[in-house]
Amino acid sequence: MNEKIKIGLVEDQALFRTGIKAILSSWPGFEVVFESADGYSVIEKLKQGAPMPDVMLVDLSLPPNGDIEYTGEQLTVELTRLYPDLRIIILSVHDDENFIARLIESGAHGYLVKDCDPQEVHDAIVAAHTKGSYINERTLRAIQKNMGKKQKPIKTEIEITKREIEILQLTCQQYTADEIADKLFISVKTVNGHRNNLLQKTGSKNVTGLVIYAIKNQIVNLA
Amino acid sequence: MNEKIKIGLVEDQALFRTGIKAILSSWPGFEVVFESADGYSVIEKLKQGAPMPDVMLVDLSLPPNGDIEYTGEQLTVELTRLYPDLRIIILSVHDDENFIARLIESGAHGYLVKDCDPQEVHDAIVAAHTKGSYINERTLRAIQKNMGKKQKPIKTEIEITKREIEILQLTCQQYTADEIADKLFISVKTVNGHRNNLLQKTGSKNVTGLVIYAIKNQIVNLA
DNA sequence: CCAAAAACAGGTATTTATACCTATTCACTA
DNA sequence: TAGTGAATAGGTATAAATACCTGTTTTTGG
Repeated sequence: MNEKIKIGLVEDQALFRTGIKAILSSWPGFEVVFESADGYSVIEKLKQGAPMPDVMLVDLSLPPNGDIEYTGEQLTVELTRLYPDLRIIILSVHDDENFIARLIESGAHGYLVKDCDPQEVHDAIVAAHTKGSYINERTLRAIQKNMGKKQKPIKTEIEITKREIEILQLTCQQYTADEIADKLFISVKTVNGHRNNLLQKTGSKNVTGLVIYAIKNQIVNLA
Repeated sequence: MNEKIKIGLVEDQALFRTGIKAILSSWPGFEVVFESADGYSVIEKLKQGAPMPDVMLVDLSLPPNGDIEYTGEQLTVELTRLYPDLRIIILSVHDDENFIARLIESGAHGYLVKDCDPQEVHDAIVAAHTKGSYINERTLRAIQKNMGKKQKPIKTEIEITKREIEILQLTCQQYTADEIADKLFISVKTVNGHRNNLLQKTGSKNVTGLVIYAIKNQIVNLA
């Protein structure tokens, strides 16, 4: 009577993916029916009739497929929109509260750090499948703190806009404000405006801080 | 007649460690006899009579144990010194040639990037155990380039000095050249001199490039 | 539709960073 | 011991970034 829980894996590192798969397969009641190495191809494969999992484990640090950048966050948003029944559990190396809260807000049904116990993965998958979500203490705290922030009119949260992310990414590619202005067909003044906002929002002193922030928050890829 | 190859795992992420272990255990002829989550405890455990593996898989991004920082590189140096018969295979997310060459020079018998095929891990362990080392094409290229550099009197190689690393680390902490000069009790001119050398050596255009370089080459910690 | 936020653009001024030089001292080593 | 590289320090420029302002247009959400 107990059907197996169908699991999907989205993880770029083949070794880690195989490892997780081996762990999952060693448990009864679990079945890996879907695998992908990048975010973009996930949607493609599912549209083309790939088996639909019950629970999708998504690695956050996804590499771009060709020119198309597709982060774990974008994938989460897209998946929840297209397949509301699909449960999504995020796997990430990041333990930042704002980061966790952001992903949950994007629609994820659970958030696990990559150095967690394998048993927790088991529990998370079962909980996500049967109860709809798996919120551990860490995640709960992150959500609560962030909820609190949203309720207050005080602007303590950092929310970075799309354009700011663009400028940040180009900045990390060693482009000067002038070059970025040329690339985006906007004025240098505007670029500097965005940069100043970024310095404020991230609490950085200079570009150095911006680069560190961008890497920590996976706004840029180190690859 | 075929004894199992005894394998040691040094990897901080429990999930990844379990995954690797599951993969290794699924192959006949392999046996995981040693596990550790950080570099410092490896030496401790071995000294206290933990089973000595034939091949040790070492993750490069090891976390500090308490106050003691122990990188994969340091561990490699120490292990080869204490146990010359032990074969060491590095597991890393970094694909930088200088980085690879540095580790091989430190005594590693093989270097694998974390997104490699599981089969390659298999081959690497076997090769390291039977032939003493596993040098794939990527590693070979890295070594050759670096050897070539060392032989030529031409200054194409990047070798960063201690002082430059200091300046680089402080730069990554958002200190300006002035502040660094104060901290190190040297002239701003000197700091700028070091920075200019760093820009040249790393092929960077500005501090942004330096920060990225520092993170990629683990000269600074993101934690 | 209205209000807020985001993106845009400008000015002025100062601080930092970078480019390109030279030159000295010190430690190591071939 | 002669030579090398590292670390030190200086000068002179220019380029770039940062700090503060002001404002308009466009987009977005309630």
